[in-house]
Amino acid sequence: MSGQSHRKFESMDAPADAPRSIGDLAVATGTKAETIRWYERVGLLPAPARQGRGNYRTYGKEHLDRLSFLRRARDLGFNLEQVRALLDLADQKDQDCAAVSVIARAHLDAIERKLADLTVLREELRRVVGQCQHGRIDECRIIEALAPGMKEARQSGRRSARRG
Amino acid sequence: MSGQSHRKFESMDAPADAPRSIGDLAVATGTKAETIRWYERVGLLPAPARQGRGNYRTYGKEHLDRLSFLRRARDLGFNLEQVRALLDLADQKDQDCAAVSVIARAHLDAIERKLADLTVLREELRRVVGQCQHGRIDECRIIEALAPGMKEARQSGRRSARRG
DNA sequence: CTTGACCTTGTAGTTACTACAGGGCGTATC
DNA sequence: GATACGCCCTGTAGTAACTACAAGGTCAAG
Ligand SMILES: [Zn+2]
Ligand SMILES: [Zn+2]
Ligand SMILES: [Zn+2]
Ligand SMILES: [Zn+2]
Repeated sequence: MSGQSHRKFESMDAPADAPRSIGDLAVATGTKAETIRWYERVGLLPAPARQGRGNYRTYGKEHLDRLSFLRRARDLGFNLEQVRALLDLADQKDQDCAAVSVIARAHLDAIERKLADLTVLREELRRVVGQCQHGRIDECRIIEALAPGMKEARQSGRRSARRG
Repeated sequence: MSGQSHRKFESMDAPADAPRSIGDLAVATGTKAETIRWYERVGLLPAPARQGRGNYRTYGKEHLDRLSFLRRARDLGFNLEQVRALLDLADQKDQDCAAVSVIARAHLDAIERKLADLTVLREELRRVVGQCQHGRIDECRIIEALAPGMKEARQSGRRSARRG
């Protein structure tokens, strides 16, 4: 599973929570080393010890767990502000989980709004794309649909929202 | 419709293609003045004449048309690289519109992929959110779902794509 | 001793804008 | 005339979440 040969923190019995290099952690979590360092810089991962002669970062199981949590939350589309809040909450084990639920539901709502927006957009685009008859550009319905009033305004004054 | 009183390029008969200030163009297209200047800087809008004493930009109908086209394309989700290509194509009136169609279809495909991804995400999030029983955080199913292996690995090794 | 994989730091680039800061111009009002 | 107000100008920096170098240090193997 993990690297052999000349990897730094390779212990022979490999107790699964043995110290890891940043490269090991990267492989284990599917995260680039640069991203892991960046998470550290912005305070999402605690700075690990530096043990080797070469000032290398040395990670333990707590880092692996925290980074795995972070990445899974990112995969679910939570932004880093939300992830930060979730990580903080996950540490307060005896608190009520209401705040967790609030964050997750807010994110779900946002996704549903985005889905609704995209669905509208898809229909509009399908209509536009479907009208192209593949002729000259000055007769192309796609271009016409984008140029309201360049020949004649064909559509009523609709106006979509764009990020807001 | 447009400004009265002390607006700069206000003509009394207002022939609809009269020169406009950047503010007029902003109102007419629902674009902030800063954004219009930025489109100029990155070459999406031609630099207009500067006629007034105050070095102010003076726009004509061609700018209004081009900016309207641009904004409508943006509202449909085309990115600026695509908009740039579409604007270039729209000027070549006697060419075949195949390239236009290619761009539009590629964008539609991208939207459909995004929709598919988001739909999967929504289902996953709904499942996660729906399992929270509102108790203590160390029993919360949302936190558990985010922390694979922190107690026990519950899910099989799936891995989503994220921007790629 | 050299090679090569790995690590370190720091900086700049990506997308499509948005938000100032600091100042000029033109009209209206006191 | 002085002041206020609204619009315009340039230029810089910030946003989200990384990614891509550049320039160099360390370590084990051949
Ligand atoms: Zn992932
Ligand atoms: Zn066509
Ligand atoms: Zn719009
Ligand atoms: Zn819960």
